Amino acid sequence: MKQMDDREVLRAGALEVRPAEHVVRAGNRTVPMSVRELDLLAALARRQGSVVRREELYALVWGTDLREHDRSVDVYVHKLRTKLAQALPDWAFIHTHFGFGYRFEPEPSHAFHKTATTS
Amino acid sequence: MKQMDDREVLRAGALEVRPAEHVVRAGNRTVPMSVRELDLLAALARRQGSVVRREELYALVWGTDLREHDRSVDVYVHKLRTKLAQALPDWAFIHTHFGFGYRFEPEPSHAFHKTATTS
DNA sequence: GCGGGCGTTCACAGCGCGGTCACGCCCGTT
DNA sequence: AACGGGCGTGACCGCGCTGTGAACGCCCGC
Repeated sequence: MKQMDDREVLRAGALEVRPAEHVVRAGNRTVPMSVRELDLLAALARRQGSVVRREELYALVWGTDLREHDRSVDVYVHKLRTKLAQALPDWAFIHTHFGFGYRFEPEPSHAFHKTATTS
Repeated sequence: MKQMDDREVLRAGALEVRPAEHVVRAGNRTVPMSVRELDLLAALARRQGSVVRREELYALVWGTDLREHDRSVDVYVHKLRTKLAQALPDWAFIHTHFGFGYRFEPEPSHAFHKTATTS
C-alpha cells in the first residue's frame, strides 16, 4: 500500500521527495512535477536500489494492469530524467535494466567531473 | 490558526509582509495591498515553500468553504503576482502547482539573468 | 449624489498534463 | 556482423485547469 503518512520523506542524494505535499526538492529549490511524474518518482524512490518491473510500476502508479505495448512508464521515466537532470546535472537517478525495468539510485553521471562525490 | 502576534513579520527575499500593520514592503518601498490581497499573501507566505490547496487558502482567507468553480483564489493570486512583479520584476513568488494549488517561494524570474543561482 | 476602490463573477484564451504514436538507436543474442 | 525486440525520444492531440481582462454592484468618502 501507499504510505498514508503525510510526513513521508524520500531522500536520495541531494534529492528529496515529499509525496503528501506534492513537492520535490533538489538542493534548496523546488522541482516542478506533475501528478503522474511525482507518483512514479515516489514509487521508484520507495524501492531505492532495486530493480522494479514496468508492470509493477504501472500497477502502483496507474492502479491498473499494464497493457501490452503500453509505453507510458518509459515515457514518464524519460520526463523524470529530463527534469532531474536539469535540477541535478551531475547525478543520474533512474537506471535502465534492459529487459527488466528501472532502478532508482543516485549515481554520479557519466559526464561527472568536479567537486566531491562524498557518499 | 492565524497568528495573533502583532509583530509577525514574514520575509521572503526582498519582500517583507507585516500582516498586523497591513503593510508589504519590497526593498524600501511600500506595496499597496487591499485587505483580501494582503490576507492571501500572508496565508501563502506563512506556508512558504510548500504547496497550499485552493480550498485551504479560501478557508484561511475567506473563512468559508470554497464552492465549486469559484475562481476567487486564482483571481487574487493574479492580482498579487501583478503587484509583486511590478515591485520586484526579477523575482517570482507565487508558483502554480497544476491541479493542486499554489506555492509561495522567492525564485529568480525566468527572464532573470542567471548569475548566482546560490548553492 | 457622485466617483473611485474593492470584491466578486464571468467568459474566453492559452497552457499543461496525460496519453498515444512513430521513428530510430541500442542492446543482447545468434 | 546481422538480426529482432527493447528502449529513448520528439511530436501530436484532446481536455481540463489556469491566466487574464472586463463587467457589475457595493460601500465609503467626498
